[in-house]
Amino acid sequence: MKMNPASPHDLALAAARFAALGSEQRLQVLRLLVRAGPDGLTIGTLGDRAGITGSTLTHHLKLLVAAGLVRQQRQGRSTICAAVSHDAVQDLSEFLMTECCADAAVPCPDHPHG
Amino acid sequence: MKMNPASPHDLALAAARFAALGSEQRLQVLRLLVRAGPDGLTIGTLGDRAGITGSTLTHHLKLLVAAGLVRQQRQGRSTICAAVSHDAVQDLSEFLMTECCADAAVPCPDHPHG
DNA sequence: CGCTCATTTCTAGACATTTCGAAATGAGCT
DNA sequence: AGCTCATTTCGAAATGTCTAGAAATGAGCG
Repeated sequence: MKMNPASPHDLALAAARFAALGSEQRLQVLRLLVRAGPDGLTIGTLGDRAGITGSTLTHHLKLLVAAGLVRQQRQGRSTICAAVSHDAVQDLSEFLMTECCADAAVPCPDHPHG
Repeated sequence: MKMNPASPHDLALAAARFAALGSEQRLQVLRLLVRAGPDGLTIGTLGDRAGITGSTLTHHLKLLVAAGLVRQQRQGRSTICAAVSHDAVQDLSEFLMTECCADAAVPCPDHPHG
């Protein structure tokens, strides 16, 4: 049984997802995919635009896919990558904020959230 | 001249900020601080609750502070830590989404954002 | 099947992170 | 100053990440 990958309530999963975003190259790759929209890009194009060699790119994409931030799909000889969810990062934000001020003496003073 | 640390339009800075969140221990620390609210926690208490030794905690906190996610302030013999901004992560999300679908043939089809 | 293109796996060196104990520093207190 | 508590720095070992070249795999095509 697996949890919805878009809403990680598991510390390790959330950390893995943040870590996947915590590399300049992967962040650039993901941004290229976000820019490209739902049609995505082939790995080759992605590598050209980002200036990353094939094997390195494969390595990074594996992390992004495992983190649930990118989906892949073979189309002929190429593999097409696309950014997964447009709320993926916002969901991570929720993971941090859901219990905001739960331990505080005064509950949630001056910062609106909700 | 420096950019507002809550809104990184710089790839390296955004990646560093994500990376700061991409560790189970640091994420746990930050969540404890978010729970604690604006009053924050001393490093000692933080270490007790998270089960992390002093020197390790100092190391992680340095990263979180450098990323602009935690602020520190000495109070007597203790150092008090508090989560910085409640939009910090949302700002990171913006960094990713601002140019959403900019390169797409069809602009922004079925995913609302704004 | 043999050829070619696109991607992946393998391997490896370089570099960074993580973690912690021991020693050093800073801050209050008497 | 001397004492004590809280935090930081130092040193070091273990582990993990990053990067890429070379070889292997998969997919279409004639």
